[in-house]
Amino acid sequence: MPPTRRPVSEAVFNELRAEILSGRLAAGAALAPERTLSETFAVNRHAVREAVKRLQQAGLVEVHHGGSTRVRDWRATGGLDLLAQLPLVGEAGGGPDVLRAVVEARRCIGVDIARLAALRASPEAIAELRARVGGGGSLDAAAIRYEELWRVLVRACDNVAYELAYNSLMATTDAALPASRAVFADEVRATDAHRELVEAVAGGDGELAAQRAGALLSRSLVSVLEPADA
Amino acid sequence: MPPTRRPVSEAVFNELRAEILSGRLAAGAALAPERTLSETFAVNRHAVREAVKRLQQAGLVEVHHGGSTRVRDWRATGGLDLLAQLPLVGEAGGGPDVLRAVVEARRCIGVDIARLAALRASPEAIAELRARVGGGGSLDAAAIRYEELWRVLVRACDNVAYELAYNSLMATTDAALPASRAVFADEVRATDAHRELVEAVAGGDGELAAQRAGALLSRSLVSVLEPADA
DNA sequence: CACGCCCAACTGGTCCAACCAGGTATGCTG
DNA sequence: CAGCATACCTGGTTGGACCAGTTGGGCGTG
Repeated sequence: MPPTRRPVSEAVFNELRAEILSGRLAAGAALAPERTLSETFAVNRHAVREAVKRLQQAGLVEVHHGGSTRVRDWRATGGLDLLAQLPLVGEAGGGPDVLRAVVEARRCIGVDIARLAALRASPEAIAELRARVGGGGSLDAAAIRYEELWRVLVRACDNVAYELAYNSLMATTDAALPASRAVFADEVRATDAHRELVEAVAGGDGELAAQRAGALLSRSLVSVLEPADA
Repeated sequence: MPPTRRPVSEAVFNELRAEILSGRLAAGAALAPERTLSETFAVNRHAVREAVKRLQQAGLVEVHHGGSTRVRDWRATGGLDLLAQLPLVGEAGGGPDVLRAVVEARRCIGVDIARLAALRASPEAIAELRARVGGGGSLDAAAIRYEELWRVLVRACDNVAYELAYNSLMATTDAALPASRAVFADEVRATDAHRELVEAVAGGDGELAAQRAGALLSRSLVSVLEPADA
């Protein structure tokens, strides 16, 4: 079974993205002309253009009709979606720092999500939350249920920014597997803490929910700061 | 002076994006085939493909070779970058709720940014912060200086997730101009509060910095919750 | 009649070749 | 030397052809 043919334009995209995110193509530098790139990668110019369109959409380059395509300073202009692509570049900017950043940010907005959810959650949402605490199963099964729990919380707090930010952060941890699995294991297994959080939300006590969410999410923060031994 | 020719693929992209974000193209629905789209929009199929590539990169659609291109549930899978594009669709999902969500999220991560910056800021960063407090000038000039101040704070706290999230949030407020200008006016003008925040960061007192940042950022939260009169 | 396989007709992916349109640098002209 | 016309480089768009997976219906077999 052939290992799934990858689109040519995707290969070009990945290559150029790695060049930019790793810093080999510095901010402000000009990308090679499309015709040159198509020659370099031995692909058609359309494939190059599709790759460049994706780079443009990702905020990594800016294209000027007539002029050259230039690399943007992604740390100053890139959106949170970039985060998921950083673990893929081993060198500068990537690596464990990304995972720490994600856990730190997740804890911060998670606390506020819990607080808002306590104030805004509907009875239906609370029922859905209760259905997702506890229960046995493997670590992976628990992780899936736990992630669903947070997704319900995020929707309950009725803030589209948190909802999308949560998606971006989760996409990043998914991209950083299996390292992220180990980091979150302790948090995922803390079933009692899940239940207490949900009950605080159900009780409508925002501060208590925030406090309990903070304690829960801090578990992963601890484990990402002190690298686990083998 | 002709109003700046917009690329054809961008027009197609905007059209399809609006269809999806507004819900007229529901999640799970199939996009029309590329050949049909190119006929509908009266453009070449390559232009359609470039537009679809951007939709794909934005997480709005998933493409299957041989099968049809389908609309994704952007609330469940889209990244924070989408936020900046929501104000553009007037109907469902867009509008003032987006601005409220941004201000809410900004306050949340802003507090943590201030706290971390107090713990991690270098002397050089503190000097840069002090250079960006106070001073006269127009509201716009003050807004620019104030935004730079936050950018320095974000960099100081050494968290790439916060840095990119901040970019996404700012891109959203920029897209929502001029409504966002009115919302942030009070916060921008609070020069004394800026100075106090910076001094708390300079003093390395994380909790004090967090408290002051919370007070400062809450100003905009208040003004977005009670719509200003004309 | 029921089941299963195969092929035809879709879908997206890639290529070639040419030309349009905006920007820049060259170099000629005054 | 200053200023402008132009050739050439850049990305933007088009047309058409063909490759490569998917799907579903029709045909043959049991």
